[in-house]
Amino acid sequence: MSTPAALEKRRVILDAAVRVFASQGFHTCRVSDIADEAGVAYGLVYHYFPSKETILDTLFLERWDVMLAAIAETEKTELPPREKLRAIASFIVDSYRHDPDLMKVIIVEVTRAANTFGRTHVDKIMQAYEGIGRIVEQAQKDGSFRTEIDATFAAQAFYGLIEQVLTQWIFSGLPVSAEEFEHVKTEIVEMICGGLDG
Amino acid sequence: MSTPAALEKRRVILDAAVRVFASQGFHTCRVSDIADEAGVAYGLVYHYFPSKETILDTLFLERWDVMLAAIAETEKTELPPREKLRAIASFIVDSYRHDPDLMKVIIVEVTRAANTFGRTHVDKIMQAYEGIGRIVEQAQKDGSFRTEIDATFAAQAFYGLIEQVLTQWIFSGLPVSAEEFEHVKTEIVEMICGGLDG
DNA sequence: ACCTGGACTGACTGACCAGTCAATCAGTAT
DNA sequence: ATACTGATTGACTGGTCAGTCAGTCCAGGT
Repeated sequence: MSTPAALEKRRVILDAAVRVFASQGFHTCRVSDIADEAGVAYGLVYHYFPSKETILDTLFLERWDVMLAAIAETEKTELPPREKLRAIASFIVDSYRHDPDLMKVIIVEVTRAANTFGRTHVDKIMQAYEGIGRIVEQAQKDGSFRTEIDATFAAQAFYGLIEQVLTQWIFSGLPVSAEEFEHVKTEIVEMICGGLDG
Repeated sequence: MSTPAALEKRRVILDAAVRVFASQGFHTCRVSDIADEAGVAYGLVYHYFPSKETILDTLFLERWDVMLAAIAETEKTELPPREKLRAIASFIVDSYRHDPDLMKVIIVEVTRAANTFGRTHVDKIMQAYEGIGRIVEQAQKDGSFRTEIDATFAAQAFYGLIEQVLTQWIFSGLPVSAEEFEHVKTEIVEMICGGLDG
């Protein structure tokens, strides 16, 4: 369990699971599909993980903790509010850019299952909202943002828009160009901060 | 199949399915749960529906068609753009208000899971975006909305925000007050049209 | 009275699959 | 060499569940 070689096998299984979950879905795939994809015996999966669900949990928590750290990091900076939001939007968009399969699994499989699975996930998801909400709240205090809109609500709008964009990409199945990634980051911030009014 | 009594039984099964899907999830529940909830023999479910999935499809299509009609109706009116968006937001929020279980099923099991199912659903979902997009586009043409933001993108933001709000309610499991329903409608429009800038 | 066809029943089947476990293998310490 | 430890294997088990089907019930027609 603790030798480098063993940890590497664990990773191989996790990476294979990402590919399998992304292409077949968590409920539809078999554990043997993961083992096959990883080039590993069926039983070895259970040597490293107590259950199929734990594999999904692990993938989600691993990635989400990185995101929470990125949000916390952004909160600490002295950037203007708009730039803070841009940094977070960038991080999430780039996460998709770097590993679309993993983001697909997290968005499609965890969000959907969040009501059935343990409350841990809902809490984690909430923590992201709260971080964004605090950024908006502070911007309202220093006068950068108007106070008519509830900060928590704004955080929902911001995160909801990003998730919607990723969902769109996921379901379209089309590759996204480098320019489009960058353009969307700008559009997200412009939409949330500037609104539609002419 | 065509007598009034028979159609009513079909409805009883559909309504029971909404409750069961909402509380247990589509993948987790058994067909026997639906039959029990409907107070009907197991086999009768298969008399009216060829498969478990068809029941979910039926529920989704029934409701989504009503929503598409509502969007089309709004498009035709002479209301100012802001009011058109408000009408659509109202319709969706009120759909949740009237039958939260059904909206939960549609959002959690279909909208957010559209990749695993047939392409029909993706098309239907897109049609909603397109309708909203056309409203934004026209508002940009007559100068009510600025043209810096892509209309399709704005439609995504608008729909994404609404879905996010409903998702929040769904996962919280808490009842929502009449005031809150109304307040949210205003906040949605204010957020999308006015933005956060002070 | 009998016939017909749709509504309705629920026991049963066949397939599927998560998770187990007894056995084998490979590295390393003694 | 020997013994120990953890990695690795894959056949097997037990349970679950979607969908089937052989048959009953009933209403309305003849």
